[in-house]
Amino acid sequence: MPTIKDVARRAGVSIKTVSRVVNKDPAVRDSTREHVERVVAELGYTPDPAARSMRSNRTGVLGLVTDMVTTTPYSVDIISGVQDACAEAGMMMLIVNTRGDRAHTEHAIRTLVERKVEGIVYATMYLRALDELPAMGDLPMVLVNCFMADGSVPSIVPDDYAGSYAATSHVIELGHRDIALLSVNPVIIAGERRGRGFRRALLDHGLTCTPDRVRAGQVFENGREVFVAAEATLRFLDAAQRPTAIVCGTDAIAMRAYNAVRERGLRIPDDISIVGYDNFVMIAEALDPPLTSVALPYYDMGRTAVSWLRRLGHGDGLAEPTLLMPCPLIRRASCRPL
Amino acid sequence: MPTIKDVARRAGVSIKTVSRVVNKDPAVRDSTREHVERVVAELGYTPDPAARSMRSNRTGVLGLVTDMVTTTPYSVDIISGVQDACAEAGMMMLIVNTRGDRAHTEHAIRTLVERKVEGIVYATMYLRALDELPAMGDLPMVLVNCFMADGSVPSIVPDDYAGSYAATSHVIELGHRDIALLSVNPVIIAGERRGRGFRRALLDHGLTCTPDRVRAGQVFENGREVFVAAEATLRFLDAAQRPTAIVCGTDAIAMRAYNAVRERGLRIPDDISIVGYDNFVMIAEALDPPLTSVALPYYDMGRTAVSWLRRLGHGDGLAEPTLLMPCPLIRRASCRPL
DNA sequence: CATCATTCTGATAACGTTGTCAGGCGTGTC
DNA sequence: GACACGCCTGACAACGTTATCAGAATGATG
Repeated sequence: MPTIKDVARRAGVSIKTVSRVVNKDPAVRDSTREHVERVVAELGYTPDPAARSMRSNRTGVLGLVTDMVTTTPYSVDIISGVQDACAEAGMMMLIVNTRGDRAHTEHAIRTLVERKVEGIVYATMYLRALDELPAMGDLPMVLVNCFMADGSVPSIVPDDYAGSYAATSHVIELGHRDIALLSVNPVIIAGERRGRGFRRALLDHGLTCTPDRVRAGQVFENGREVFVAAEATLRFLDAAQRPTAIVCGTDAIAMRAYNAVRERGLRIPDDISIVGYDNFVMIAEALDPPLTSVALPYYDMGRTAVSWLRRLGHGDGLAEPTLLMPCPLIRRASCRPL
Repeated sequence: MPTIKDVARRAGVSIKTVSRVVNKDPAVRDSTREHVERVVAELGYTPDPAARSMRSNRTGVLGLVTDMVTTTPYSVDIISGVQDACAEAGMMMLIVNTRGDRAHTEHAIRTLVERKVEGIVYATMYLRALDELPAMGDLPMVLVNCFMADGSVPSIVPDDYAGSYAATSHVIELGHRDIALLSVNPVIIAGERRGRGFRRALLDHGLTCTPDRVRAGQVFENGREVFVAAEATLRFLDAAQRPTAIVCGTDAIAMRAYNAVRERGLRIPDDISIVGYDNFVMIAEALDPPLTSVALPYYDMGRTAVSWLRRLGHGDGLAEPTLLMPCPLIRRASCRPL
């Protein structure tokens, strides 16, 4: 590996001049710059990041802390988004998994601070509210898919309320009047927001939301999530008057609703329309008929987080302390006009 | 941030002694060591990785290069495995995504080499054979889910042949004699291996494998994968004598087979047994009935890769240049005795 | 041609660590 | 008491870069 000295010697200039050229300092005569650049290319010189960072305290590295994001297929796009944005900015990404527990998280952040990352993206698997964050000096930080209750840290989350509102409105506009909700566990914040979007859409369109039209599709039972979507769907179907459409809290729930609908010998979308949430293509496209679903903009959330971090790193402020990312409705074949 | 000098001054020793204590050099008197350690804890000193790596050329960082692993839910466990193993070894993981193209890959590896990672894990989304690898000096490297045709680089891949053999044998042992294969595109290496395992299991159990019992569940069509599993299944079902079991190349294919079976008004597993591959729990557990499937040991592959890398980094050799990881059969409810 | 401002360049000192090597200090031996 | 030996410690250089600041080269002006 050639060093800056080798380049300087070969080019017949001082190391400082080489440093200037490499760092695009304009105070170098054009002829000198070109000459040095040629030698740099010739020798294949690249500055040593360790030495550079020791002097300048800039490492060109961002940290990504996740609770379990890598262990679930859902939100893995966050990683891709962060990764791609880093690459475009000539930066790298150091990733740490915390398994959601406090000790791991503190250790992870400490390690990243020691390694002098220039900023941290903190991403969670489920949308959740954070009570407190480990100390980390004045390092810029952006939260993805989570937020501080007091709004003290910039945060990027999907607009579950609006997404659910749009999905429900879509079904209403198709002519449906009797619509059921198969909700995510409302303990989960996303579940609560999606539920709210559903209800609001109903109200805004002059429909009423009766309690018997809302059932949980999954619940927590001794620490584990269990799906009860199939049973819940059967109860919808067996009711005196059965709904003509079901809005589902997730695609996984929707998949189970499909099973139940078929068990009763009914057809989708002829007898009943179904909408999902998450746009988990692996499921949505494999279902028969393909599932209309609301997409989570995870990739863009990751990208945006990096761009925010870079802005913060330059000392610039942010227009919005927290951003609600729109969740587009992806129309497939599981809904039809009534 | 306190430096080694601060510790030395406060402890009344030289910086070298502090360095020795921090690096667990045994040539320090116990009383000195304890004293220095106390001061280190007091000041909260941690060595600067940049300075350390500049001197010693060791960074404590491993690189993970993936083609699209982060963009697919399947193999994301590789990341988790690598990550956890790194954390346990006190190392960190620098991750780069190449989108599968050559230029990105070269750039990624070059960047990692410049950053002085101590080894590289190169992981791909689909099992594939690599023709050549970008130059990277003498940096240790381990391939995951891919391999060099000439075996020149240590590699860890799932044993698709044995996995498929086991799945097929399972069905045979359940009494099935007329078994069909809904294969992954055989252009994909995993498809070829799984197909081979299927056929071998049949032969080993004294059954014959007729061409009309093998159909592709997915094909490449102008650059994109398209699923034809549903149609293929219908043709199996509509044959003069219909098979009593179907071995599927992937869970995604199996899910479409479910759809087709239901379309014909048949029941799983009563009328027909089905096995999947990938053990993609999100699908396998959501199907009705839950799908028996072969698991891919991605997490362990990631872990093993790191342990190999560390061994290589210490100059130790490897027992096996390439490792076939067993794929355990996960039994659920989609198969039953005939 | 002298002067001065302007533009460009280089010597040298950091940054925080580890490696080299010399040396201090006990202890045991003759 | 002199000496050798082993154990422990410290002064200083080195790693490859950037920052400081002085100074050289250039060009403009009187």
